[in-house]
Amino acid sequence: MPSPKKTPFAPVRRRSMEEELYLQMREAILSGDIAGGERLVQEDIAGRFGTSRIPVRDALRRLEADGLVETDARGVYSVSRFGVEDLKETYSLRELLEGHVVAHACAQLSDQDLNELEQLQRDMDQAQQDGDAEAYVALNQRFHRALYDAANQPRAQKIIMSLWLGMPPLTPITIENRMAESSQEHWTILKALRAGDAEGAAHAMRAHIATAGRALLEHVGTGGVSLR
Amino acid sequence: MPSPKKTPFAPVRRRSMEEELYLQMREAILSGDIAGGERLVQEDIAGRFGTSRIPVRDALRRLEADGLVETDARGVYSVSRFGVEDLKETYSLRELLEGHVVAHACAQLSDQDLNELEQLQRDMDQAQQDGDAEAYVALNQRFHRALYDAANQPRAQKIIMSLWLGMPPLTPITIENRMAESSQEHWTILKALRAGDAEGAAHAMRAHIATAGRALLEHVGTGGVSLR
DNA sequence: GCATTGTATACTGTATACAGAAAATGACAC
DNA sequence: GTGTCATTTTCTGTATACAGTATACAATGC
Repeated sequence: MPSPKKTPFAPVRRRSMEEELYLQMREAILSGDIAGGERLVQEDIAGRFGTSRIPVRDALRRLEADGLVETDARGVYSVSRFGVEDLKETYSLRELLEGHVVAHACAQLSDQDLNELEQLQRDMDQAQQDGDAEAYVALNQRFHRALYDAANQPRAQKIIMSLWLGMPPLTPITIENRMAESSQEHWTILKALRAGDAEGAAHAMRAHIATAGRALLEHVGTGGVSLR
Repeated sequence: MPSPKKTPFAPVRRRSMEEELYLQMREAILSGDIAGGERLVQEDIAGRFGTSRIPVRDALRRLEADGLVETDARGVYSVSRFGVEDLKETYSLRELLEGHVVAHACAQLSDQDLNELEQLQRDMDQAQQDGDAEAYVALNQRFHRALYDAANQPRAQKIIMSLWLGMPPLTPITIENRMAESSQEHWTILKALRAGDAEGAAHAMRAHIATAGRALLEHVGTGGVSLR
């Protein structure tokens, strides 16, 4: 009998124009292709993408809810700036929330889940040895996300995701120098989870994120990257 | 010299149709006038308010971002349900975040600010003695908000506000029996802030919210109110 | 009876068109 | 040069109209 878990075709949501615009503009903002403070005129964008203003407006409003875009009193849209203070706040909130969620995940994780997380981590160890930073970053995301998925705290997870998304993608810049350290921290978290030590896992996660944040700040401080 | 912090007139944005609809629908959902699960058809609502579908759509999308409204795969909107689990998660996040923000506020608060907060609290004490629950609730909101305003943590504050708004307005139901207790908790927080004890203030705030949450849960558990 | 296919309906997404408000421009007086 | 006022431009918000897709239901074949 074939595995009942996987259907041959995954259900797919039609991707609307608005969705397409949202994703592309988000990417452009986060990557820095559009500079902070730059004005976003609906008609211009619509023309550039060959659509009408309506889906552009929808996308802009969603970006506004994400905090990536602002509007002035008149309603004119522009890209939000992101400075060192924003970076600090984002990381301190991530520390708080991701620690909290991991503690909740602890009780929910099955042995099966833990095995999968450990496998992910072993793959990361491999990527680290290969010096494959790109693969490492991707796996790292999957690791964190899988962990939070298990916690069954939808609001917290949504907030965490929005914190991730609100920040320029700086992680790849510093992760290169931190792969070994990062992996060690992950193993500390996993060990606590395996032992059923929720508070220990939360503590390890907070430390993990704090360390990553400090590395980033230092990098930014020394002019390694510019924010928005 | 008057306090330079407060401008005499707050900048005001023209209230668009969308804003109006957003506020009214939010109110209707939070108050329970529209039941959880109920379908929200754009054209119906537009007809009821005498507008076209566009501002209705805008308002629905914003409510969706707030988590008050959901859409299925087809795009049909309906009111999100809010159960005991949601209540628990909301309160545990409030505990976490509001504690965090208070700790940050501690360093920022001027003597002037503290005086104002204490005055607010004295007004609440008065409302309590008068048995004026309505005034108490209003002052209580101002107290918390003023405190968080001082922290200068815009992201955290936004998240806290969205947690407040995502919940049916249950506070007034339980506050009546808790005014004295609540005031005492507030004074504990204020005392810690006055002493510059950030961690103590955070701890007191967490305890304050945890207590309020427990009271609510108990009330809900005994069938005192229905959620959505 | 049941399964399958056609057809109407009920929604939303998007395009186009218009209205209105703020900002930019330019003419003019001093 | 500087300030004031009228005019144009620029930009968004909203209305209307159309297109497309998923559901419900009736019609058809077996």
